[in-house]
Amino acid sequence: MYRDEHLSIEMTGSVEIDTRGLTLTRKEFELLAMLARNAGEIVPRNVLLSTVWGYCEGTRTRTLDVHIRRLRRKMGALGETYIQTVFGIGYRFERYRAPRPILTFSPVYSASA
Amino acid sequence: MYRDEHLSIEMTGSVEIDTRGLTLTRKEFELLAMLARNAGEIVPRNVLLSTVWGYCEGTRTRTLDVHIRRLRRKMGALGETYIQTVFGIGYRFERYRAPRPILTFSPVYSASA
DNA sequence: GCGACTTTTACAAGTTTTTTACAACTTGTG
DNA sequence: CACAAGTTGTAAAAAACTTGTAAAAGTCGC
Repeated sequence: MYRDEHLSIEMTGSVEIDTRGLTLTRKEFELLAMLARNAGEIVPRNVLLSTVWGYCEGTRTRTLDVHIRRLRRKMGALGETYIQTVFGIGYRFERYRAPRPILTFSPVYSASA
Repeated sequence: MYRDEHLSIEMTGSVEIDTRGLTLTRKEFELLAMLARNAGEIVPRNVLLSTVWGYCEGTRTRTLDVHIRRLRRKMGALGETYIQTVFGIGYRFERYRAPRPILTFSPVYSASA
């Protein structure tokens, strides 16, 4: 369902990060799945609350925040990287991007390429 | 049908654990068989209740739990090892894994291998 | 009816989810 | 910049839910 260098999320509910299996609860998994399905896009709070929780618009609750926190924590060092908060709107799952080496010269292509 | 170092489950209904024969009732056997057929996978409660019992979705009953318990008990020390509960979802039959010795050296392969 | 098996009941124990309360942060305005 | 208003982070308590367990009650075939 989602897979990159560090993280894999299976539809079956199993999640691995850096070969370490995460044990997520149902809600935690559904939340992560919802975000990952929309990787790169902002998912507004009210959308998460309605799809994952079935809450209707305008329900005042901190449940979402608490679940986000627990997800991030279980994901360890990469938690904040994968799950970004978009102030005043919602959250966004960001795909892992391998850090590029910083080029001090403009790249030169070898003849073999 | 299933066989490992400690446990064997025959389609005929006979089950042995560490050379000791278990006498399971029909429901107990069907439940174990259903789990073992899906070894390594989570089998949700409602799937077990519908395939083994023929109950339709949403039936509230503790029968499954009681049968799981009796199975585990009859299996003795390995009961909890083989039959794992996945909270909020169902149960999973886990294959026996021989404990690996901890390597203090990196393994060296002999010429005979 | 008896015996073996299955299901229900009732409560204990364990796990997850939600709420609460407050701290920390972001944003807009003068 | 300082402030206020609103939003999110966090820890811990409370509530809700799920599973474990023992024992009683129910079912079925002989």
